[in-house]
Order: sequence, then C-alpha cells, then structure tokens
Amino acid sequence: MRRKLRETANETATMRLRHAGLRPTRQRNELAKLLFRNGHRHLTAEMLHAEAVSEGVKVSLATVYNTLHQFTQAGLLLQVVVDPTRSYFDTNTADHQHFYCEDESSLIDIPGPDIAVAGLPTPPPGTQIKRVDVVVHVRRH
Amino acid sequence: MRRKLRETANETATMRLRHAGLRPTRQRNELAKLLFRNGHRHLTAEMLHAEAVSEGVKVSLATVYNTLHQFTQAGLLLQVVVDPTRSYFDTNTADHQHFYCEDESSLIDIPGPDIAVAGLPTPPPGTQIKRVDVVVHVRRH
DNA sequence: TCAACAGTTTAGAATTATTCTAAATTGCAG
DNA sequence: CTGCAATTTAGAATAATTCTAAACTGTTGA
Ligand SMILES: [Mn+2]
Ligand SMILES: [Mn+2]
Ligand SMILES: [Zn+2]
Ligand SMILES: [Zn+2]
Repeated sequence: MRRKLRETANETATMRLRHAGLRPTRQRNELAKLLFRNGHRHLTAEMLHAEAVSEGVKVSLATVYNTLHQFTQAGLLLQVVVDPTRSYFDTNTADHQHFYCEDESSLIDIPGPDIAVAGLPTPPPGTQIKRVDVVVHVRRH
Repeated sequence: MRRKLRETANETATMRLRHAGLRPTRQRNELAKLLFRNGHRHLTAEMLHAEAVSEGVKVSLATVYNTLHQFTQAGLLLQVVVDPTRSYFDTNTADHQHFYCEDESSLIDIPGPDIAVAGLPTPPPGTQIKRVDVVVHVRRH
C-alpha cells in the first residue's frame, strides 16, 4: 500500500496487456502508459512516437505502428478514418461518434447515447452491419 | 436533331464544365464523359485513369488527380473518406450516405432521406456544422 | 485570323505515410 | 539459467499523392 505511483502504473499497463493477450514488453508497457494515463485521446503514430521520444521513452516508429495496430486488434484502441492523409487512433473504445474540424485537424468525441441514426436500410445481401460511424464535419466561422 | 450521340455527350460535358467555371479542355471533357455517362459511381484516381487508358483516352495520372480535385471543388464530385489507404470520389453529389464493405472495398449509396441522425450536440464553440457523414461498415458473413 | 498569354497538361522527381525485411534482442517456459 | 519464439528495429521498400518546370492549348482581342 506504499508503492510509488510509477510502479502502480506499470502494473496496470502490464495487466491490461496480459488481459488483451499481448506479451508485456518494455515498449508496449511504456506506450500503454502514455496512451491511457489520462482521459481519452485521438492521435497518430507520429504523434505518439514524438510524445514517447520527448519523454525519454526509447521506441522506434516501426514499433509504434506495430503496437497501435496490435492494440486495435486487441480492442484497446479504435482506428478513426476522417483524414485521407493520416490515420488516427482513439483510446475511447466505447460506442461514440466524432466532430471533426478540418481546419485544425482535431477530433472531438460525441458520446454514444447522445446521437442516434434512424432509418438504416437493410444491408446489402450477404452482409451484416459491423459498425456505424458518424463524422460531423465542422468549420471555423 | 440528327447529331450523333457522341457529339451530344461532348456538348453536355462542355456545358457542365463551363457551368462549373472550368475551361473545357480535351482531358476534362473526356474524363467528365467517363464519370457521368451512366449512374452514380465511386472511384479512385487510379481506377479512373485505368478506365481512361483502356478506352483509348490519352491523359496522365497527374491530370486525373488534378481533375478529380477540381471537379470536387467545383461541386461536381464528392470526396469520400472510408479507407485509410485510398481516396474515393463520388459522382453522386446529393445528400446521401454509404455502406462500406471492407472485404471488397465497395461503397454503396444510402439515399439521403432514408437515413436520419438525431441528437447531434451543439458543435464546438466557434464552429458550425458543414456536413454529416455516416458510414455503415458491413462485413461478409 | 491569329498572336499572345494565362491556364492546362505532363513526365518524372519528390514527398509522406505506412509497411516490410532480416538481423539483433528479449520475455518467459521449462 | 537456457532455448526459442515473440518482439524490436534500422533501413529499405511501397504506394498514394503532390510537386516542378517545361511544353502545350484554349480563348480572346486586335
Ligand atoms: Mn493516403
Ligand atoms: Mn496513406
Ligand atoms: Zn473518439
Ligand atoms: Zn455515394
């Protein structure tokens, strides 16, 4: 009950990884700590890599890409497609939607229950609905 | 009243371009004819370029990219972002949404009035809503 | 009719995000 | 500890897209 916060964060990250079936390596632990230490975030591989480097975490960009995809497959992250030039990853895996401001390339969450899509037609034959994504594009005025 | 269909198509394309404020060049005319000759389509620059080449239309890939963006700015096309690896252009500029089947990279229109998004929260301060995109991801089962 | 020039096209180089390769390193089961 | 599969990584490769700068063309006004 007197362990340092750092150790606790480490154990939390390790547990999260084990629970997701991922081997808790040094790099995955560090990246998980950066990703999940505070509220929800939307970030690109480059952004996370820059953050890691600036905080003294040694990890290659290739590993950041690998890790983001592994976390996504494991359900720890969600990939968001709104900008044709880059891929965002979202630490909020709950059902929710987004405002996207192209001017500043920023994503803002819209809580899932707030928004409702009605009148969905039957999906094409032989397919079933997997997810409904709503992106509300906004512009600075 | 006895002109060939080809001539009529040419005039239609030319008029469409003039009306959009674009100089009707040979390449723009040919691409407009390919794009708008039949029902609505969703296609990438590479796809349109391949189609042009296969039908004997001489145009460079760079021009296809330029033209697709110019047509989009002019309101003749809509850009659709669903796949992080490529950009689709949509000849349907009416208000509508999409089914996206990742397995086969195919987009299918959902007529605008069919679908309704309710409960949109107030957009972030200083911004106004520009467009609401709904993508229904489906999977082969 | 046509010269002039802005707008357009284009080949090829460049850029950018992302993925791949193959060799070195590391976590962990035994 | 050891052995080995899983992981990491530097750097090369790939793929979509954009840029550059030189050649070409549509339009216009004399
Ligand atoms: Mn892209
Ligand atoms: Mn890309
Ligand atoms: Zn989000
Ligand atoms: Zn469409």
